[in-house]
Amino acid sequence: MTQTRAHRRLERPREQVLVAALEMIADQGLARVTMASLARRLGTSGGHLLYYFGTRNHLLLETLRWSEKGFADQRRPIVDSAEQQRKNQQGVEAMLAFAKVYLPVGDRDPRWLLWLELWARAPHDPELIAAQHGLDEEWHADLVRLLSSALPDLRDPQGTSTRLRAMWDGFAMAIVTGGGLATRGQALEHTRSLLAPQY
Amino acid sequence: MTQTRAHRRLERPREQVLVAALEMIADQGLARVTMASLARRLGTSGGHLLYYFGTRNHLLLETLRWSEKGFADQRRPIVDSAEQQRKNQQGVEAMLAFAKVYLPVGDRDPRWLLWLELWARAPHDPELIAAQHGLDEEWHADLVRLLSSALPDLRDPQGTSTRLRAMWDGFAMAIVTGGGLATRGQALEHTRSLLAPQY
DNA sequence: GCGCGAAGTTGAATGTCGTTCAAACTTGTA
DNA sequence: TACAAGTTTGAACGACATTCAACTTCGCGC
Repeated sequence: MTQTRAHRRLERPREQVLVAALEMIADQGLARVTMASLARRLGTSGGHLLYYFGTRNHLLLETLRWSEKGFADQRRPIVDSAEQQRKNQQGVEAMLAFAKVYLPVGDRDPRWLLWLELWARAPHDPELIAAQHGLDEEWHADLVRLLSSALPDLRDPQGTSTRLRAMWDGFAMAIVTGGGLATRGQALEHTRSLLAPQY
Repeated sequence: MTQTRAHRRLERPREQVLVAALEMIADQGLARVTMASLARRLGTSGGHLLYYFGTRNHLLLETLRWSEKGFADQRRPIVDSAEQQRKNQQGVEAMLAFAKVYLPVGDRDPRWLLWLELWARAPHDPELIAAQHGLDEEWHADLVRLLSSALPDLRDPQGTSTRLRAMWDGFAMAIVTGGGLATRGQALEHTRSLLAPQY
């Protein structure tokens, strides 16, 4: 099969490209990841990358998707373990563990730099909007499951998930744009506050 | 004075450029606002715009600043009126009025399209980071004043302001990237929920 | 082995940008 | 009226993403 042959030789190199892209984004910023520079780093040509990915935007979107796949694997055990416990004494702690996966590791977090780029380009672009929805939806589904089991007294898990993710997105942006506007630690503390408000 | 003469002839045309930029952003998107197309619309040349604004990024940043100035005028009466009332029965309503100024009017809101662009470009760029901080700080200061007077029982106005703005940023992004991921009305309802949580 | 079609790969060409800059043009003023 | 300072233009430049025609490699049936 042509498909088989193509894919046999493709899978690994494809990952190599995505890994290299993430690394370059992390230490040089998105703007400096050009077709030419990325190709040079991989010992190939810019035209070749476009042969596989079609456009630079597709390549970056693939990179984000691949990155997100890894984070899906990280959050799943948190959700699963919360669902298996009957009495959940550590509900808020499970939430914080989930938040730690969601939030950027620091400024320069390549995954979040890609998110900011996606947000900026998505308006007026149906394909990017759809991609954004898809990725968001996965987080939402898992977060609702976690909220339902970790904090079963919560009135509206759906709405709380939406509020939490909106706030996390805001903090993630602040963390990743840098300048100390917000830190990961502060974002986690604010998560605690939002979940256990006392006026 | 050279300065005087230059500015006498500059003030109005400068505003015309910013208005035209906002209009073009609203109906064509940021990417299609090029030096050449913006200049053509204004009956001038691309080189001329750069003579005044230095770079495209500066022009866009000026546009955002000028846009924000208008919104500062809109939120001030809300804060002032809340501070003048002793007993604040309508505390939450004042907050929603403030949120209505903060949030985008719809997708295509040019101010928020500029914010998304700023977020995407700010990492690795000290000047943009500083600009972002400055604008954020103004919203924060007014919001803390409003929270202190509109909801005086609130334990931590500073922290609540930070959480609210983070959430609003997240919703604003979702509204402006479009596709119905979030609406202005939903964002306002979530604001109500965050301020008056009941588990 | 051999040949042949399909897939992979390259780098030069193309078009669109933002930006630079030397030249031409205005304006205020002495 | 002349001159210096400020303004305006558009051609030229460099950096891009993207296209594409040519070339190479690969897999497979004979």
